[in-house]
Amino acid sequence: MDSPLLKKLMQFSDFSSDDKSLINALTSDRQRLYGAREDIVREGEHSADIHVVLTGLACRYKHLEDGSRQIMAFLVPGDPCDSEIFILDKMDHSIGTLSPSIVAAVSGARMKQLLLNRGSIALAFWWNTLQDEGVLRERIIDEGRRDAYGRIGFLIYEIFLRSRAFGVIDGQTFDFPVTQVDLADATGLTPVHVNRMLRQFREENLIAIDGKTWTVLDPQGLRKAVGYEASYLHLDRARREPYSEAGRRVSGLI
Amino acid sequence: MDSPLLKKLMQFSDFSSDDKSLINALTSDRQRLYGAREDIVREGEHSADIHVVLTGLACRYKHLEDGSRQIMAFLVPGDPCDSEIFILDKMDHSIGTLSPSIVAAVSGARMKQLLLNRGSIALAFWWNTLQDEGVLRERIIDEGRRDAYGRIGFLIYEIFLRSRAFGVIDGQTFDFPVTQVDLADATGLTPVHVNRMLRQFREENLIAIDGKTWTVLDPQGLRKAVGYEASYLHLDRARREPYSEAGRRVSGLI
DNA sequence: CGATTCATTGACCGGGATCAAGAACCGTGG
DNA sequence: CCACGGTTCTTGATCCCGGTCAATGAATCG
Repeated sequence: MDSPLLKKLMQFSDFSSDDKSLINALTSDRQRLYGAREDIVREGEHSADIHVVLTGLACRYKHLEDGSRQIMAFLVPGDPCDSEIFILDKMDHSIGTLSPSIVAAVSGARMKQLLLNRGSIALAFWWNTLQDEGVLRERIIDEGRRDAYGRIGFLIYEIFLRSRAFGVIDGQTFDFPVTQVDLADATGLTPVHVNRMLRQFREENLIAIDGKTWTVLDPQGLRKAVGYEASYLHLDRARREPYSEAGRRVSGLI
Repeated sequence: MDSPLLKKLMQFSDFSSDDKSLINALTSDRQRLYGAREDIVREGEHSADIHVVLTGLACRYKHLEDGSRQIMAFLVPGDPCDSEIFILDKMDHSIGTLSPSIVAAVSGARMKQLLLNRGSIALAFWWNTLQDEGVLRERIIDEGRRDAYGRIGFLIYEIFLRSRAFGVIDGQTFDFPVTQVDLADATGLTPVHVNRMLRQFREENLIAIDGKTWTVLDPQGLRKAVGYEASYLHLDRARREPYSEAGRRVSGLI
């Protein structure tokens, strides 16, 4: 049975069965169940381990001096959390769960040894990070250039696609265990305004929310409404494409 | 003579002299001089090469459907531009110069072959990307939680630090060949408001601008004014100190 | 020198923040 | 089962930061 980590990395490379076993072995022991809203790694800490989310939903976040919080990324099964330990003495942000999650710890030393000897796997980890970078860049565009309606809708649509990619639930319904405060922290808006935008999406019959269960009633409509550009996810580009979402592009000059 | 790329990667690893030669060789031929405001890679293109900035200043940017532009990152000497070619059919954003720059092209196939055989080098490239990610995360915080004054000041201070790290000019004066429109595109503000903020910084005697030459008159004051938190740069953390003339440290971030 | 880009400043407007107050929804213990 | 205290959600009223529109210099360039 392929681990979520292997599934993720297989987006990028064909692995030998040797490689596959090695990757699977990484997260096979030292698994731990975290509750909802528990920290996996905290800012300022240094851990000798890298953590990998196997089930559930987690996020990267940071508390600022003024008490506000910024969520910088959501982490889904297969995502390594804190590869930064290789280059940093201390984490410059925290990782916390949003829902109960199983997380594996991998010794940094072991990982490093593996990557030094297996260029193929090192390459896959690099490429995975490159993909993450794409998501971060899209978030920058999101915050820099979209209005509140677009930002919220964009976020919903992205989570919808990623959830579907993991087959979390079928069809248009998926689990998204966040509060409106979390959404505000992720989009740079206030909770009050998040609420207003959600109401609008509901009134437009684009989405429905029941507790932590969300439904995208009209995927195409939502996509249009927020001008979603899926190409950056490259779900249709990865060698083995788990799910496809046709991308459009625009090009231009400076 | 170490290439900018090698200098950058040496932040992360000790290399054998073999490795060093291999890295230096990557960017030693196929160098090309670009003028100011020229595209190195354009969104939608697929190139078989990876480009590495050797001198000058470049940026990642993207045009949106509505015609606006977002600058997502600045690229300084030693930065690989488009490693994404390994995982994407087409670039999802463009890379363009801001000042005249020398850029080297590296065959993707050659690079891949090298990384497969040299885990140590593959690891360094991965870590370099991890560092870039940290910078992107900081930008997300910037856009999500800071006001216009803080954003502009933050950007100036960051460029100031990085320029000093590269020893571009001495003391508090450095070259920053951007227009106010560029700054607006990088911060998600309008050019008009950028201008107002710059005026404010000038009136507070924190900075002076003469053409493309900027001076931070009061580094501590600027830092205080914008609540700069340098820790994410980890200038004091990087394993080694490649630019180790006293007091100077590292490298290309943003 | 026109012509084009870039910087600057003023007047006005609007999206989203802020403040405030209920309402609905918990998990907990009696 | 209900009573409760604490989150979370919801909605209205008001304010202000930064966007928009517009006009004028200033600098750069064929």
